[in-house]
Amino acid sequence: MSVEKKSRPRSSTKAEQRAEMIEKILDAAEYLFSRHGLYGVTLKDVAKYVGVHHTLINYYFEDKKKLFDAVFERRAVITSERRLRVLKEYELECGGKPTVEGALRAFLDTDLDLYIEGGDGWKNYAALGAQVANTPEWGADMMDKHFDPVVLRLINLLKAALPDSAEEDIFWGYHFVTGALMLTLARTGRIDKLSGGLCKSGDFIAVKERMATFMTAGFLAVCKERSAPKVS
Amino acid sequence: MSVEKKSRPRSSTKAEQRAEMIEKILDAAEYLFSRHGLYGVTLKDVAKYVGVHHTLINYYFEDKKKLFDAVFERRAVITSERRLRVLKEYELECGGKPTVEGALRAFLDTDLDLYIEGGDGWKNYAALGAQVANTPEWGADMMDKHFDPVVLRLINLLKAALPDSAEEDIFWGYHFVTGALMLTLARTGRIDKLSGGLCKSGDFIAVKERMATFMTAGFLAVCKERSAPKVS
DNA sequence: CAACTTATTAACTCACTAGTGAATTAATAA
DNA sequence: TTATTAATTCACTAGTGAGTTAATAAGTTG
Repeated sequence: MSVEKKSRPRSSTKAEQRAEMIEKILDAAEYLFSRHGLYGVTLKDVAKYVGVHHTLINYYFEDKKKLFDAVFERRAVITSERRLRVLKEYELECGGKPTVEGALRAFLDTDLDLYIEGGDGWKNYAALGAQVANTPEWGADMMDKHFDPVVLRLINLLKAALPDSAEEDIFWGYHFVTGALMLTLARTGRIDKLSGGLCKSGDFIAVKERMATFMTAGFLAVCKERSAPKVS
Repeated sequence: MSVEKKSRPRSSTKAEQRAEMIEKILDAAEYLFSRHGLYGVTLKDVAKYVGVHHTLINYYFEDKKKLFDAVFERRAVITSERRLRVLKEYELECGGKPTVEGALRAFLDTDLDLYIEGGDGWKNYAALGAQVANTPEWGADMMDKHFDPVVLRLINLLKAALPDSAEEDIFWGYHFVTGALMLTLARTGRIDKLSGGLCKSGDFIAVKERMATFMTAGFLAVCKERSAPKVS
């Protein structure tokens, strides 16, 4: 019986339990919100999914919106910092001469890898992000808040890679990129049916294989055409 | 006082009133749903917006989901048929030799024109469509139901324009196109802030000027790279 | 104008939601 | 072991949501 009780308690201390429960709630909420949206999920739904009483959600999270924010923030900071780091590395690496493809790969592939390797939690978060990105009211603000630094860094690289192009073209190009990325992350299953099963919604590897190439060509075409417009 | 009462009552017969009210309700619902989503809007919200008692919504529309479907369907059939017609015209016109850009313009520009010229109602519908497209549960089904014919027609044109390419590349390319289009239609305001006001979310003309060019180049790049992979 | 039909509202039901505060149980520390 | 604190549930409250049914108003038709 002369076990623990000393300074450091063994496993499953209260603090640990707390942390675990919070994670469980966040996971459940992440899953449900990603499928039904903020208003399509009740606190009871979340509690039921975790297997606890619904008031426990209020105990850990002030209110519903705070829970939603916490869900989003948990992984947003991770992917944001990760991409920021990779973009910075690329900036150094390219010695002041970035390419469109290099910049896009640092941005896109880094993110896609996370969803490819990260398991279900990350996939659910991705789908949630896709919803938020397409939500006019508060969605854009959430995106701004968490992703502006990364995105502006990418934009600057693209500007450097395309020095003669109009800024608008860069911004619109980026807009197309996010749109395509967000629909990918949403994994709606539409492409599955459309292609008769040939393509799978959740196949981020297939997307990674094509997306940077596709988008790079798009940028180059728009910037070329518009800096030296073609004759009709 | 010897007014009307004759066979044909002047304006505003009951049937007309009915039709007008239904339109008013649909417009209000369209606006609200496009901003807050299906679950973010109550029938009371809609009724209040129109200025009628909330049970009137139940009178005209069986239930909330039916109202939502009616809102979506109203314009979906119009844009769907319109694009189908233009794609068919292009098919004839190109004499069996479609180009990627030609096909994409028939698809994209035709749609964008509608939102450019169609007024607020069409813009709201567009934003609603963007939300639906990114909604996993029932969203993809709604898209399938209304847009499969048009989309498959576009896909066939693209296949004909890129006869040596893998089908998957075409489908993923189309996927990128819709993603970009949907985020455009969502008009979240994000690009406005990001670009410091240089670009405007609702500026579909700017999108139209760039999108087909951008996407065409993307298709060509992916299909070229992958039918004859580059040496690294 | 009387009978009928349609549009609209009022009153109400039933299910459910978020959130509170007290009670209970389990863990931890003195 | 006892007092304290944290985790969890219970019992409620106040409010909202969708939808039903009945009543009323307005319009239409024979």
